[in-house]
Amino acid sequence: MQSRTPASRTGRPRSAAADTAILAATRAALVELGWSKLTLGDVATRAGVAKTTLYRRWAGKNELVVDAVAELFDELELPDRGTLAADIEGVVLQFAAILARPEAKSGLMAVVAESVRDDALRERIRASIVERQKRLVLEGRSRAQARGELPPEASPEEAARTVDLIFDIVAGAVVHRTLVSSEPADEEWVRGFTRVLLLGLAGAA
Amino acid sequence: MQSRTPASRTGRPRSAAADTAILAATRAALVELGWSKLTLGDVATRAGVAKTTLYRRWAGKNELVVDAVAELFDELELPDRGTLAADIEGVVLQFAAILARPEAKSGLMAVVAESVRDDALRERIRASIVERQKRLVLEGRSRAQARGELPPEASPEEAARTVDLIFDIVAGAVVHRTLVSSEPADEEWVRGFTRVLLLGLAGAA
Amino acid sequence: MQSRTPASRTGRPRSAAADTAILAATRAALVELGWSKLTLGDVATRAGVAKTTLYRRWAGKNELVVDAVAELFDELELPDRGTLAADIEGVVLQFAAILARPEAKSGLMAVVAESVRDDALRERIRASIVERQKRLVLEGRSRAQARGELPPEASPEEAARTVDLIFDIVAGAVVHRTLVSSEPADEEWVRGFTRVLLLGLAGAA
Amino acid sequence: MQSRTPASRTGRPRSAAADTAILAATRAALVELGWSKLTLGDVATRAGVAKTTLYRRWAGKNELVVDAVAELFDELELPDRGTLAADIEGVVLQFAAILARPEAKSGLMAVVAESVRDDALRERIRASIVERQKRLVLEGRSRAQARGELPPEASPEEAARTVDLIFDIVAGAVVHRTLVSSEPADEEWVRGFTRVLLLGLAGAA
DNA sequence: GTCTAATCGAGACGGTACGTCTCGTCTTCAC
DNA sequence: GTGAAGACGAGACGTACCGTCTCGATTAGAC
Repeated sequence: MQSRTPASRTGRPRSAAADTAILAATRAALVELGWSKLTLGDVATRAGVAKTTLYRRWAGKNELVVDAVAELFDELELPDRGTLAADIEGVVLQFAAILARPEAKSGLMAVVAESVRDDALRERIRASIVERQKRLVLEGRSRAQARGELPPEASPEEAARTVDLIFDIVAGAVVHRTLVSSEPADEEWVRGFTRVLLLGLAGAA
Repeated sequence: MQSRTPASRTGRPRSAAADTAILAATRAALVELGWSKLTLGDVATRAGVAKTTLYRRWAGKNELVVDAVAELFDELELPDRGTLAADIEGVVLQFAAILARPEAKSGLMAVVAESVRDDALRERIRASIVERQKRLVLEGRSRAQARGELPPEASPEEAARTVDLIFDIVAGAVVHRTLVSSEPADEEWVRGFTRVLLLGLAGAA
Repeated sequence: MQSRTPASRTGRPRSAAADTAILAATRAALVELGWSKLTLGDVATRAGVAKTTLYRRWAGKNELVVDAVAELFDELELPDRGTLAADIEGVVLQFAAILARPEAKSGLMAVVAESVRDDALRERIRASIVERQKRLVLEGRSRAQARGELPPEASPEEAARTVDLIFDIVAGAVVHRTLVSSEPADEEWVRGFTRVLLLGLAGAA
Repeated sequence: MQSRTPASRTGRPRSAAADTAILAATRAALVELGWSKLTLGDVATRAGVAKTTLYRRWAGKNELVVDAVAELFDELELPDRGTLAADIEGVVLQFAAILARPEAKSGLMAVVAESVRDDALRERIRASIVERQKRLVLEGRSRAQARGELPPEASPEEAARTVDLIFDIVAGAVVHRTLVSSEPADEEWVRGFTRVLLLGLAGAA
């Protein structure tokens, strides 16, 4: 996760339980306090761990929260519902459900905001959250192509570009709906969104 | 903006120049330091103003930054380029250009993150940024309907719902592209995005 | 004491009460905890003052304790008891009484130890404790000379040298008796010490 | 020294070299860093030893430093120079020379200060430093009595009292001169001090 | 031309969290 | 069983900002 188990062979090994406890405590603190009032000292106390232990493993609040939040998204999956529209609706609803949880809401936008001025942090977010979930788009497209709902892509470059675009549209829309508009991304909204995504503004009307 | 000029009639009036200087100093500090390292003491110093003066006018960092960032979006406009696609491309490019500026990048996501746990702040953001710019969607749709590119909406409720949806999709996609994917929302990307928005995934391929 | 009231005319003035409370709290903490367990955070709490207030006025633990202890010695005086021997016994007993107080015991040797590697601290100790109390030696000698118990000194340099020597002998002996030998410098001991000081080893026997 | 070689017969024996290395490292650290910045972790590193090893042999910083410093004073001796005055001058100069070394300066006063609130430490200091060096006073007096410079003492109690008094005066004066007045206890000063000690204030003038 | 009251600058105030340091203990592996 | 290595819980360090407060010194409108 954060340590690459570098070289040390000797000495007391790091407690694996501490990592788990710290990440859980971080999520609990996000729920109770939100990002800006979350303090590492408090997280350490909640986890039953000394501050030093925490700092030995994470560089700071940002890195810790990225790891704590990233775990939330690993439960996403793409169940086969038979049509592209249904597949999209299903995964978007799952994504919306995760984003509706206060620990995700509180933490995610905050670390994205911090990442504006911190390249390493941005890369960490990208690697542990964004790229990790693009698998869903790839799989959905494969299925749709197998069903004949989407044509095969012209070239690998074009394919990659389209995956990125779709991810930006889907993730962006759900995040904006949830956090900025502050309205629930419920079934009705997801249906409307999916119609526009598949058919376009004109076709959806 | 922030003061409702409550009741006082007598006494020394507040300096109007101070407001301007403070907002400008806030943007400058956002550019140099980013959200998390921006301090109100530093903003006050930059603006040549005492901390007291600043706190007399804004409740805190969040409110100040919302006001400082909101001004950036007022320069958006919807030039008539003849077709819906061209109109959309034009305004999305403008939006992307603003979001590319460091003071917007740094500040916007941060206040959105803060707003998760602060209703008043969320309302302030909605009123002074989101709702204010929905005019662009409304105007674009009117023009498209006048040109016959879009059908008239079925009902006022449906119309409002669609405006919100489009705004979430457009703003969300540009923000995600810019801040999370950290890639430029340049002309090529905007063209691809507009095609999907108008024609849908299938139609765009 | 610690601030030379430099130049500032504007701004909120420093609370004079805080100084008093902090020095008193320092002595109380010395009594309860001793030097090595005394923490500035605790002193601040005892004084009902923020840590920042304390650090704004003193550079650290050493300087604070010097000031807190120095005040103890200001109550020393040289009552006229009629003979040089009686005068010496009187002032030595007073000095011993102060040194017997735990706040003096705990603090004094510790700051002297620190001063070994800190020129500014050594100078502060010298100015606010040592030189300040040499007045007692000077006055005692004047009286003894007026009474004819001591001859007038040969030269000013010789006079200064003798004052320093006497101070080293008197202060050193009392400190060593009290802190190192850890025996009380009571009347009997003071009588013996004074006899040696006045008559020498041979004469005293 | 610190271990009473309790009972263990089996297992790997403790390295004797480690003790020597640790005490030497302690003195080196005292010279470089002084008492307050000396850390046991650093001493262990300097000695090429693990912290565990150090804590197995000494209870803490205080005890370690006492042992490290005590060794310095074992080189004191009382050469027979023919007269009491010359003998005193000789040993006082030796004592001053040791006290002038930074490891003694830094460490001695600090442990004395700590001993104010730590009976075991005070006893350790007394046993390994103070009482050990009183032999010098005893021997000096014997010689002086043999030469007829000092009368035989009236009683054993009186004798012990006088030895303690002289030790407090001599050690106290040299320490005060060196550490508090921060002036060298050089030959000239020692001559003046010895004259007062032998003849008294009046006789010395 | 005062009077009056809210403003302004400056900066000290009580707090809180920071990230670092050292403490003395504990846990592992190697000898 | 000792030794080096190093993680551990604990807690103080000195700093930085927070948002409030107390100052004396402007300012402008009301009288």
